[in-house]
Amino acid sequence: MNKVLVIGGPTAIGKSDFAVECALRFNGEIINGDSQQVYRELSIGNAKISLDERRGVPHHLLDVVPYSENYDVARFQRECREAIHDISSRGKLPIVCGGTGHYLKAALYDYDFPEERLSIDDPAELNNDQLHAQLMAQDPQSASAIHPNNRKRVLRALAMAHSGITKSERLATQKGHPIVDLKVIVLDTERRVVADRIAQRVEKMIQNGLEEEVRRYFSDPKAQSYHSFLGIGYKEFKGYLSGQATLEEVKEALIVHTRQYARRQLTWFRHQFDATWIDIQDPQAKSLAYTAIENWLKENA
RNA sequence: GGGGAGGUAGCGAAGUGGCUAAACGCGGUUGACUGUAAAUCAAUUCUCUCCGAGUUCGGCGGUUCGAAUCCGUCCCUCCCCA
Repeated sequence: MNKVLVIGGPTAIGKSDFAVECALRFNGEIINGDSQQVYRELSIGNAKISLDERRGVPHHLLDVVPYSENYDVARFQRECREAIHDISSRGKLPIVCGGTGHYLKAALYDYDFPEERLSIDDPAELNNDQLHAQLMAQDPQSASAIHPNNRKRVLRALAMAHSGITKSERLATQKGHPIVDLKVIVLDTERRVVADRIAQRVEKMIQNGLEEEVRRYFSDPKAQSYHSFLGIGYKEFKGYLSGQATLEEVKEALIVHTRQYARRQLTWFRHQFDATWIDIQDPQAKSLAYTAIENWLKENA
């Protein structure tokens, strides 16, 4: 099995820099594991690592599609696995760096999506409970695992049921195991410190010209339907662009949303991965991480 | 100095005698997560170890079987006129 190192953790914790250091130290290449950083034109709001900061380390899956194109997990799964193959075959260590838990899990575990993209029209005449009742009739197992109010999920499970293989049938064929020799390092620290870092980063984004970046690509209301506009850093400008909010309000929203996102990321890493947690405030943080990685690299080497 | 408005949980804001530990929103916390995932959704949020109990609605005092809601008084904030 290919060895794959994952650097995870909440936004603004310093994943990108640390991944570069790991790449330099362990002869690796980096694969972006962040759902929004795949969009080419959008850099400031997504806190993309600069060319200088990459220090010559190759970065994959960064800037792979134009912001007008909608990327998704299944595609990430495919491309990430290809990149892992490619890097490993050249004798280097693939390092996936990013905070999108769902993307990481889909690529690194035995997730198996349907061949074709399934979709279903949202029947506006049905309310959440009625829709959920439909799913209960077709795939009771999935229905009981999805809250009726989570209409998106209910619809998706219904689409799968209509395709012939229900969601629960599909999940039953998967073991939920990693398909690579995985090592997950999660960077974290006290909540307050993370919050401070986030506030500082938002400040910096504004200084670096976030507003211009947003105006340039999303002034046209049509562009606001792109998935890339869903990212924190962009969607908050909606009211501002239409003159209904001040820049100060946008900034506040940016900070709050990012903080909330960081919390959800932590929940994901806590429960979905078996990881080695490193407190970045620990003076020995780096050496602890390096030791953990070295030991893992020696296993089955 | 005169006139007016108001002080409710971390914040905003309902409530104007019992059904109120107090709607709702925000924020916080916890969690779910298999093709929008930086998305979507759920639970929880005065204190105490569950039932249950104990303290809350600017302070103090009073009326009442019962008060965030009525009365008195004091403190504070805002607006208008001087």
